[in-house]
Amino acid sequence: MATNVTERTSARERLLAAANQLFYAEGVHTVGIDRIIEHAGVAKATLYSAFGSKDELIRAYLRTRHDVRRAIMDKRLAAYGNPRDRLLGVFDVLGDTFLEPGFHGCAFVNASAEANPDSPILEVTGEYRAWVRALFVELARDAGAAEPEQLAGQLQVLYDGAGIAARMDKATG
Amino acid sequence: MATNVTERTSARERLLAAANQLFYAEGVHTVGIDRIIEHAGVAKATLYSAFGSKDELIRAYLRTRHDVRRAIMDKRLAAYGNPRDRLLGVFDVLGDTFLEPGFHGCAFVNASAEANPDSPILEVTGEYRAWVRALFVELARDAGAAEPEQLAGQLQVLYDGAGIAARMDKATG
DNA sequence: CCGACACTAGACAGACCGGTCTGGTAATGT
DNA sequence: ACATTACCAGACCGGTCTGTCTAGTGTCGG
Repeated sequence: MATNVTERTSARERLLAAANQLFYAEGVHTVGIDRIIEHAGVAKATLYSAFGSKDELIRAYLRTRHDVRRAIMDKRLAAYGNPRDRLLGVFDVLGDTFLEPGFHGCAFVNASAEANPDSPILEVTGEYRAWVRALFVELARDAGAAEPEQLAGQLQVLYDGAGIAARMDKATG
Repeated sequence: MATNVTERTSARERLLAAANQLFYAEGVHTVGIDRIIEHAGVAKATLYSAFGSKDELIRAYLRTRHDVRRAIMDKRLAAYGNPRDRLLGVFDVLGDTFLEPGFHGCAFVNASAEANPDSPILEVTGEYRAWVRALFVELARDAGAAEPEQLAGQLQVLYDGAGIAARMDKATG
């Protein structure tokens, strides 16, 4: 098939892009399906054949965001020369994301605040948190911390708190 | 009128109690008006004559919660003997609230995550954050901190981060 | 007794929700 | 030439949302 070098973005990708934009900016509960498909220029049936339900679209949106953040973090951290700088560098990366235009807090904190206690969305937010935690543990261990698990927990508190402050106080922290 | 010593709770109070319970546990956006009035045992018209709109009910719910937290904090902090213990005591009080049954994170963080960017709800959540900030500044100053404003900002990051971790990780931090 | 008031019960309106379904179009592989 | 696939446009469904309105009840002070 003569797929161009730059293949036209598929409906699925456009849907994910629209979800990433609207869900993140206004909340997964506030934004309706109609807004998403209108923004993506996609038929409603296409959305439901691709994702099955709104909840699954939300999960896919969060997973995509998770993947992007992980890729950015890995790439940026690789530039640091020693383990200690790499550990502290997490907060450099975090601080830079606060400065991005349209920053609206941690997507996973926001989504979990909107979700019902038994929502399948919490599974994805939990995976993100587990990744952050594991990242801190690994970096703390590499940096020679006496108790990496404990330090990781403390760093995650700083990580979360900085995100909340950045969203609610609009300060750079 | 022979109001008993224990006056029967007014419709307004029952509505606020129901709002406090349902909004906090499940989110202000998820819980509908019908659930509130059913739980309060109150007619819908009474709610709208007392509060005017759902947004105003949400604001009243948050203001009530703010008042309660402020009262608890003031009372508990008064028990500490010196300024430094009083400053650190904020986190003792915070930690105790995490252990209360039905704890579901900071109501103001949650509500602001659900709100539209121009929602009148953000006004009330902002007032709460300003109070927390002012409390930390005052206590830091009394404790003789070199830069009370800066320290207060750092302590608020810990305050927020601990709340997020307590909700999302169900850990006592 | 009477008017004012606070309240209850519930129908109702109008908008919007997530989700399904039909019908049509264009490109594909065989 | 044909079937398949992927997609779009939009009507449609049942349900839920906030908010209004009507009608009736009980309780109070004067």
